[in-house]
Amino acid sequence: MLGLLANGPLHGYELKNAYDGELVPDSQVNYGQIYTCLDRLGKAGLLRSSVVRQPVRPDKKVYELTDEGRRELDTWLRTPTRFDLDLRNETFLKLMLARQLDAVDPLEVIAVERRFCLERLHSIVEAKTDAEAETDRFQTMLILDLASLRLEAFIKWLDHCEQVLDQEKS
Amino acid sequence: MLGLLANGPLHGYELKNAYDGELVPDSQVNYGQIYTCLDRLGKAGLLRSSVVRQPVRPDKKVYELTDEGRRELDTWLRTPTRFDLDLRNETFLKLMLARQLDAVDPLEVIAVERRFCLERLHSIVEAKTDAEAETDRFQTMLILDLASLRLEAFIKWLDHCEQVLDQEKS
DNA sequence: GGTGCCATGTAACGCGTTACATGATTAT
DNA sequence: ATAATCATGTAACGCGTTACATGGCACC
Repeated sequence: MLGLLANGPLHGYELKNAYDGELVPDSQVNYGQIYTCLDRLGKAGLLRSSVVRQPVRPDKKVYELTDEGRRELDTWLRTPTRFDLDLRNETFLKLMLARQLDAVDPLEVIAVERRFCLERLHSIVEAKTDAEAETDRFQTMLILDLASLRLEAFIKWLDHCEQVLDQEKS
Repeated sequence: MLGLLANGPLHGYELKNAYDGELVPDSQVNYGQIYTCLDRLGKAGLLRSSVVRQPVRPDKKVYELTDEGRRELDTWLRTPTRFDLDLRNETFLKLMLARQLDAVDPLEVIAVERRFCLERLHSIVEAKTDAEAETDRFQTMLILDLASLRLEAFIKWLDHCEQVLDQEKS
């Protein structure tokens, strides 16, 4: 939100459209979330709003950054994104539980996950060729590139888990 | 929760300890979450509870899977984990906003993120050597392996973003 | 007398998701 | 007529996080 407001004041409706159209590919945020979020940011002192009367169209509420909001945005942009160890990774949990339960073979869990990942990878490659034609292709491509790199890494991890479990067995 | 109960009934306290000790490395779940979760699972019909009176120690409430709970667990274990496109990836948002804002150089954003990732990668390697001594080293190692693969993939993506942004500039 | 283990919970708060409510204008 | 666009919100629900509340026993 702060980032979208940095180039000038906007009202909720425009923010929603800017968010969906320019920033996040394929998104359709609910207005409710936009307005509650703007409310919170206002209470936090990061932006201020003013009502603009329009004779013909409905009145609108224009939001603009405060100095504090501008600072907050700036430090956010300059601060590295935190990286969480994925301690409760769902596949990991399945693997651990299958291992100690012997109702389901952990190697079967891995096989299913890998099959699914490969399918996803395939559909992402397709999505990439489709995306060539789109208007927001820049964003879409980067997101799809990220997704395929993540999938490849995950498949590598599954392979590794398979090895480890095999060793453990013998 | 269902997985932990599959080998036999447990009460909340034991579940918490099993979760923290055997399943998720380094976790310290709040009891509150355990009990509210058990409540929800009970309402969903996946488990049932019975109070066991203990003369000396405080009474305890033992939870066990229902048939439906057992089925649910089984299908969960056999179903591939969903994979989300990370449409609102924080670094991606920073990059897109920096690109259109010209207050912060997107290449600088990438540089900061990469530096941070490399540091994290380094600390994970350290954590791995430390983990050799631990009791739950099996779990910890796999989680750390996942983390380092994820980080490497992310760094690759950052490199790729850099290239794309460079091309766009010229 | 204090620390730690055994054992169960409630309450408050944040935030995301979904659905619902309202009402005017403009284009087909 | 009716669908789309402009414009703003509220309400309900789920779930995670943190903090708080209670009370007995065992061990040092």
